[in-house]
Amino acid sequence: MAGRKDIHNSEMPIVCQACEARHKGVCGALSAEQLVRLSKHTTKSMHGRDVVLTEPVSETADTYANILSGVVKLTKLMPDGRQQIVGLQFAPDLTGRPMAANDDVVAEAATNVRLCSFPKSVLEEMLQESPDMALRLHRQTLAELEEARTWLLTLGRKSAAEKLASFLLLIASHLDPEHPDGAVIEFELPLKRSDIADFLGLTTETVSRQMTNLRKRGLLELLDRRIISIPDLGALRRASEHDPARASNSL
Amino acid sequence: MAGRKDIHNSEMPIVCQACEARHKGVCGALSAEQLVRLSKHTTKSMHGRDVVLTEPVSETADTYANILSGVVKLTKLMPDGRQQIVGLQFAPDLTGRPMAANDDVVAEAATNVRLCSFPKSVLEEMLQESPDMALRLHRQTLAELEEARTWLLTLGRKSAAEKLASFLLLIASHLDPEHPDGAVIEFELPLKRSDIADFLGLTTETVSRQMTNLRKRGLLELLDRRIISIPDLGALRRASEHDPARASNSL
DNA sequence: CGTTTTTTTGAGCAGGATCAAGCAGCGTGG
DNA sequence: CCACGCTGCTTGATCCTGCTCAAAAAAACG
Repeated sequence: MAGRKDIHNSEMPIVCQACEARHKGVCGALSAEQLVRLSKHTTKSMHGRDVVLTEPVSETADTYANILSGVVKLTKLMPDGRQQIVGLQFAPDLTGRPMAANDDVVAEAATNVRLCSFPKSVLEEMLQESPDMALRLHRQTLAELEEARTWLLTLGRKSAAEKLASFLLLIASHLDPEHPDGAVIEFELPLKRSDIADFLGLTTETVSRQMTNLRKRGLLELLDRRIISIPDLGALRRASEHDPARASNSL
Repeated sequence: MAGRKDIHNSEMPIVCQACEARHKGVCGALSAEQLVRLSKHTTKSMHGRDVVLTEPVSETADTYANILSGVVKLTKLMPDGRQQIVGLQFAPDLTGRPMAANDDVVAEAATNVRLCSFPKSVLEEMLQESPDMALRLHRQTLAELEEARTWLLTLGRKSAAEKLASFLLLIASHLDPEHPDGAVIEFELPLKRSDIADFLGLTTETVSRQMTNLRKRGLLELLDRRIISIPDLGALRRASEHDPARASNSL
């Protein structure tokens, strides 16, 4: 039994055995042989909060990376210092944009982040071989596009309170995708207030005020500054697209 | 000579011969044989302003389509009627999102639009055969993602005047991609004021006011309500990321 | 503990929304 | 041909949400 197991395991690189990216991530499309080949060039790494993971344009670091744990924020910034977070990435997303032309976006660790990185060239080679992997990549890109567009609606048309509610729903849905609307959900915010502000197109002051606003309306509880509990996801969802202030005739 | 030409043309479907999508669009990846096969199921159509081209989710219309001319707007809307344009598509973009899961976006003709449509199944079959076509599609998706993220910065962090300047730049760059910064550029706006407002997260009144604002600052001229002339694209670009009101120390 | 960073709270201001007219272009029908 | 209604655009007056500026409280860190 042990023997058989050894043989089985020998087909799969040790580094990949417990990796989430092998199931839901892009690596899931690879054969055992391909995984071995890829793993030869693989390095795992850990990065602290606010570490820059990829520079814009230049792409000096010639690597892609799977996110093993933690949250990565993608930010754009203007010459005068204003900045906007344009996307968040969670495990097991792939960071580094294969085939992207010029994405002037900076990727930073929002929390502590563990990465599994490998050279561009190796991954691109595998993409040639495996249409399935290319498809997974395309799907991730489409999912990111869909999220970005949802966020356009949020930034363009929602009030501050609705924005914050939308943000909390986004985080909750990523940290616990299958969570039922009914049950209480509790989690740690992966972003600090100023990051949330940069994500919502607000100031930290407004984020703080709206946080107490939602708390007073009974939509959430603050156990710690960072740890929140949401008693009713459905109610929060309603709050994310309905502003009591401008509550007109819409039922 | 005529004979030779006939043979040559017979390799390529007549409907495709003058089509822009064959060069810059996804069809450019197809062989003559594939073009013939695709063209068998192809129908060209014309749609007037504000016609809905695709319903959300349902995707009842089981077709994709290349845009031959005109501008298509992609809008999201909220239960209470607020709406946001989350993307614009120009020739020779492909509309209909192959492989997209659930994109609750409505595609409407912003101007008169000419389409070249074909059944989903045929295109998806071709995608299997032609990795090059799949790659082109992926690149279009990445380009749309990049645009969406640029727009997140615009919606989240720019003033009304900067937003309008950004919009005009976007239109100009799509209608005349290679236009030099120095030369005067003149074009017809493909969107009416209320559409521009929905694209910028503003009201029509504010769009109108900012239009006169930019005009008074000499950044544009209004020949007709719809036809504008921009004397200096560079100046407009500067105005798109620098607000004179909050002009601080940033040189 | 002192120092720095993060978060909250308060007072006043302003950019853009809202509400309300007025105007210009345009197709329709008398 | 012009009165009429319709839609799209502009302009004005007023209001309110979220920003700015300022300061203090609460954590985080060495």
